[in-house]
Amino acid sequence: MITMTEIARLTNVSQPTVSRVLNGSQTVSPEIRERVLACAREHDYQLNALAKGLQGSKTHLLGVLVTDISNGFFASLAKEIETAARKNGYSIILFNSDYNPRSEQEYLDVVRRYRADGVLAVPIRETSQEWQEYVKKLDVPVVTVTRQAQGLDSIYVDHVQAGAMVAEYLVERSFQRFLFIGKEYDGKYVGFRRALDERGLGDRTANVIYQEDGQFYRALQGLLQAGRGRVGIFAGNDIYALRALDALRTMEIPVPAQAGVIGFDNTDLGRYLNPRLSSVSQPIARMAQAAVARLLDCIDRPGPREVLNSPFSAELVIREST
Amino acid sequence: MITMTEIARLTNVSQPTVSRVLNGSQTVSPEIRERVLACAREHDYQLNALAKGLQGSKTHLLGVLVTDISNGFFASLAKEIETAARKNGYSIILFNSDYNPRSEQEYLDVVRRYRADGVLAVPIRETSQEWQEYVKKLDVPVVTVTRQAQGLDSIYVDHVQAGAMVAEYLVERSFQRFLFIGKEYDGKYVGFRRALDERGLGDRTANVIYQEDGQFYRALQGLLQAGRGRVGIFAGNDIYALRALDALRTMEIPVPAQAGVIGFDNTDLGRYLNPRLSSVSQPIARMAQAAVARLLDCIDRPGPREVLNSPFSAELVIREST
DNA sequence: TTGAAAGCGCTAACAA
DNA sequence: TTGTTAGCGCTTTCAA
Repeated sequence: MITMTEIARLTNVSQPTVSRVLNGSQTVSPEIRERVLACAREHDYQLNALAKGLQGSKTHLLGVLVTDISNGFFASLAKEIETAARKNGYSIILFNSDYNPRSEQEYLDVVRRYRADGVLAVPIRETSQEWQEYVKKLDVPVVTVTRQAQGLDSIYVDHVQAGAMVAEYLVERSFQRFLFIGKEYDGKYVGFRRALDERGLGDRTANVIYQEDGQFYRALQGLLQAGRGRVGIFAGNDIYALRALDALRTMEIPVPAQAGVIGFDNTDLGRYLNPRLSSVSQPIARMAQAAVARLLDCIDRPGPREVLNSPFSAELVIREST
Repeated sequence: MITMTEIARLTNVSQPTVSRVLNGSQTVSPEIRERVLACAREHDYQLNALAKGLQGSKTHLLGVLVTDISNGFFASLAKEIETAARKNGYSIILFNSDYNPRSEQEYLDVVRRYRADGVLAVPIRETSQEWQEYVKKLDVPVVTVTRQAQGLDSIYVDHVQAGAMVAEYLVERSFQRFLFIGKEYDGKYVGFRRALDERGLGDRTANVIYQEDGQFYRALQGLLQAGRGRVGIFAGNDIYALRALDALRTMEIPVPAQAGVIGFDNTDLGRYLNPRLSSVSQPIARMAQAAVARLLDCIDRPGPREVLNSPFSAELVIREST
């Protein structure tokens, strides 16, 4: 691939002059500019981003870390981030942690190796000590997306609040027993549980960590046998919701008559399911844009600033499943 | 961030010696090795990949270009590629073309700028002149994934053959009229159509390009009114299939009694749909691994070789929707 | 076994 | 307006 030095030789100017032309400096005579540009075009010149980055200026690389890109929600998030970044001349290095903290840490090292200008991350456990430490060690700005990490720039939907909102809604719709599918430490469960407790419904609430179908069946069955009344199931994400719906069908429990299901993320598929899935919608595009904007601002104008804590509001999208 | 030169200063050795130690050279005395390694650990040294790449050796960066990462199939593909690449010490620069050829070309320029060692791509139109040309201009190896590009390394499922397989299956299941959802030039349609033509069923076959729901409803309605007999719908991907299923439900057409739907890609969601979706399964993980292996081989041992044309076989996964 | 020197392609300071 | 020089952090000769 042709270099500036080579172009300089071909056009009889110095290499820095070529640099000036190619970077749009106005202090170059028109004739030289034309000559250099013509030569660059002719040989299909492409800047060597490594050399530019090495030189100390920005690399125009952003690290993007998600837990699982094969989850439609994160795939959409990554897409929106990539689009927003590209608009600003940045490219994306992508990484999947697969919910494995070791992988997560390894990736932050990769980010450092390539001297990425910043990182957008969905941490595995945003509240953990490790995450905070890794981020501190990184000497580039990091914005946490879709999660709230104490003391770090975070752009997210308040999961605790969303969980409470779902609880309220389910109670209103006269569901009488409650099941959350997901991890205990999930903010959604915390808020869900708390709201139910406040209504004296805590003893009618359970949670189950979805690992395999059989286990979920058993948990659901247990709950059903433990008493009577419509069961409201709050799934930690739409994928769990889809599986819950399937389990209910298998068990021949009518939805939403006897059991209702509400998902989280409001991914595209929910609109087309049978029954159509109620879900909690997060403003993916807006969050992605805000995250990229914040990150680029930190990159462009370094220096201390207040920690950004930017909760977006979630929205209940009610369809047929509740 | 600490550099080799800095470590050299701190440990009283020359910078190249630090390089030797950090690269595991055996020609360094144990004491120096220890001293250097200790210092590197202490200061949390990370190689500057830009400097290394600039120096002429490999960048250990792979470009990955997909049409739409928010499609579950490509998300899974990207995930498998990323995993395989990381196992070999490579990182991924990700790009979405969004089916826009301009974006596609722009990305190949980004790949050149960062001096990526190779590219894995799902081209928009693998048969187009432009794609062939862009790839030729790139001076790094490119492997086309999930599509067959003439004259370029390709790892794919034979769409024409898969389409024919679907046609055969639908005929066997006594569907009598046929609809393909997707682009006319799609290999799947070509094979589907041809197989149907060969059976004298061509005049009972139609295709529709899914743009919006209303249009699909009309097309389906048109086909239904045009005659009688069960309609077999072959959707170009599982997302279209999901929508087709939804449309049929809206129109109160029983599935699979009066109309059947078979998707493509066999994404995770199909297993849980109501009715469970029949679909054509592509071996994503195996294709991703083969593609990465081929690409790394081309990178590690440059030089002319025969074009790789590696079709994987698709598999019919039959569930309730047909 | 170690060090000195050169150079990858670029930007930035300074000089002319 | 243009050129000269230096240097980013590394690998790769070549010499000692």
